[in-house]
Amino acid sequence: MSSAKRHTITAALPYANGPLHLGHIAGVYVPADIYARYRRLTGGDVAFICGSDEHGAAITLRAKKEGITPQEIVDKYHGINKKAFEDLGISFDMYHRTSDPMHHETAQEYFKVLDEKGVFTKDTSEQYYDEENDQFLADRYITGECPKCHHPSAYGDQCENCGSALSPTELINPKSTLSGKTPVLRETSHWYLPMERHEEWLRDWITNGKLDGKQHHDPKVWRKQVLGQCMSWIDGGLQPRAMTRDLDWGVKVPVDGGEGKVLYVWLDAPIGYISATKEWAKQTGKDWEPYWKDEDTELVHFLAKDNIVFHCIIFPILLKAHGDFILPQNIPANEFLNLEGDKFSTSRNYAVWLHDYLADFPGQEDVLRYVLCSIAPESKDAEFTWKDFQARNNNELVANLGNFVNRTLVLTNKYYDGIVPSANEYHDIDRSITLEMAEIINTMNAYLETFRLRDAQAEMMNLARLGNKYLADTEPWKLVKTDAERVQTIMHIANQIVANLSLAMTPFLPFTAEKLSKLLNLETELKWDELGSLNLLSTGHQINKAELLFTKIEDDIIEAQVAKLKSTDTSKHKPMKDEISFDDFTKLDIRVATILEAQKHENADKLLVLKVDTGLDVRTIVSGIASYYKPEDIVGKKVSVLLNLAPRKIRGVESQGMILMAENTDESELAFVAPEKDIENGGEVR
RNA sequence: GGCGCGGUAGCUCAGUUGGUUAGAGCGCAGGAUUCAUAACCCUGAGGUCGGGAGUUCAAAUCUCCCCCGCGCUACCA
Repeated sequence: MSSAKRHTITAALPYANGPLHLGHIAGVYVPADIYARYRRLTGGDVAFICGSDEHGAAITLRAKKEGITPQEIVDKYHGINKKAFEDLGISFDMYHRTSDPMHHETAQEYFKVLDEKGVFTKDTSEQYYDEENDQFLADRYITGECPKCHHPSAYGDQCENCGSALSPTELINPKSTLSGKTPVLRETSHWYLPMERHEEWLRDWITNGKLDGKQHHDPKVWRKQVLGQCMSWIDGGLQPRAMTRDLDWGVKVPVDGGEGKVLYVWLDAPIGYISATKEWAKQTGKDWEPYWKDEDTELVHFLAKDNIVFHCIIFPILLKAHGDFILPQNIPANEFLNLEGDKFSTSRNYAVWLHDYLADFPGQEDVLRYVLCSIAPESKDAEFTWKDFQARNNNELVANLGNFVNRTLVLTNKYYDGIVPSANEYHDIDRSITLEMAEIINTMNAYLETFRLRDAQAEMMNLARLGNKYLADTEPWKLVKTDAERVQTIMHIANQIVANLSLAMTPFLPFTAEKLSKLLNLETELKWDELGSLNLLSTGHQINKAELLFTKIEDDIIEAQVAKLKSTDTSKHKPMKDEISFDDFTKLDIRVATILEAQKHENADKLLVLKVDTGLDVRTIVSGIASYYKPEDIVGKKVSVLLNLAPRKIRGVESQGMILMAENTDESELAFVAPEKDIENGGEVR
């Protein structure tokens, strides 16, 4: 059992640029919630902290494209995600947000302290700057020709064609993806965190669990992938990392020379944990400081593997460099969850979204919690399938746990009108049940203490199995005819197991635990240390009529979900282009026209040179359709033409517009887009 | 390319410092049973532990090579 006086438990701040899918939930939020609930049940003083990460270039770029403010984007997703978490029973004490002024103050204050202590170095370098958008460009927002393979559209950090790692200044003919213009090099200076100065203590802290010569934590409990990745970084040589950025959306750099700069998101976001704690303390009249500064506090960060180094190396450096703060006891990072044989993909819309699940499966929040905990990717990537979801619900929750509770409650009502009978003489089997229950509970507790939540939940299920076996072995429905006294004892014990189950399931299945608690007519909340007791329900206690805790999920429901996943998957097709305004649309002048003449382009195999009657005029259009149509076959065809496209010379022939064509994704077919009835030339398409 | 993590029964996963017949849950087969949401309970079949080589009396576990999946690669957030 942890000796910590209080527990500060954080879950990675979701980026407020989109909704949450099951991968996020299984990897971070369900495990964190189980742990937080467990700590509260054991009497721990818990601050369970999370919030929206609302800064960063991706949000500003998206806002620019959609023509709305960054604040509007983050407001939208902060609202959606906050509600989805609540509905799933994720019991955050505070779900804050980094756009809150209080966070800005906290982060700035933190930065100032580090700056005054000389934690940072300042360095000047030349970076690409987009003059039209008036901003420096992150690597990803610069494209150009790859200096190695000469692929025309390599990114500033990498060429996706040949895989070479690049720096933006290596690109030939660099272009800003924001404006399309050529960016210019400008000098800019930034604050850097010289991580190499911290290598020695970090190594000791991570490999030996020692801090300032004292034992801080047990490194054996840390997950392999966490230790492995940290050591990979440290052994690779730590280097200075910029802690500021040239952006206008974020926490402003609060010191001289910081104009036009904001804090790097990975400085900004973890401090979000601290500001969220402050906000929570303010609202509840507590003092936030012990939760971050007292050595009796156990600090734990829940996150997924993509965040490991930031929480295990960079943030600890920042915490230690500040001087007042404690370091995390553990960072139980999870691997990733896959979906039906493929990766979750937000851009492809290949995902099961949490808010969709909650809408499609009302009242079945715990089913999702159970399944996601069962398959939580604690040590390796895991996979969610709808069929597995159905099987776990039907075979485990319904058939095992729900069934045991139901048969016990039904029998108790049938034999004793719902009054818990007395325990008479105990037989050997009764005593061994008590022992087995104690063993299951011990094992479960050991798992919970070491963040093996999947195994812990399995032990909870073993309690239900034990109950089923007990009933099968003792057969009270037979004995009731011959030995009423013995049946009283059996049913007394069966009810105690149900009561234990209702307590043991609380961290995992909070909604069901509450429902069961009502069925058992429990007025006071049970305490975790009462687990294993055969006196949770006293003799003579009145319980309620049985109600089903879980219901079967039929095949058609599952098939519908799988179909939905496939139909919304856009992987086969290109993703939708960025939204445009109606004004943008009306700029296009598309008309019905007739092809008058067609001939092969003299200097190009794939091109036809067409003369078309647009109603307004007869013009020449060059079209890349020669591999699909012979010139003689298309004369006289009605087509749609984009009239007001800027004229362009194509292999020496000026094309004055564009013929609209429809095409299969795999380019197997090409067809003219033409009016279904005979419309006169010059008729508008809109 | 470099580094890290993983590749164990049909499925999802456990396997402590190398040590007797490699485990669990689910699925499957057979049996038993009827209090229970045709659920529960018992029994059983199923694996040359990604492939190859090596160290050892002994390897899923250590070493080397190869294949596959995922992540990180430091100004993507």
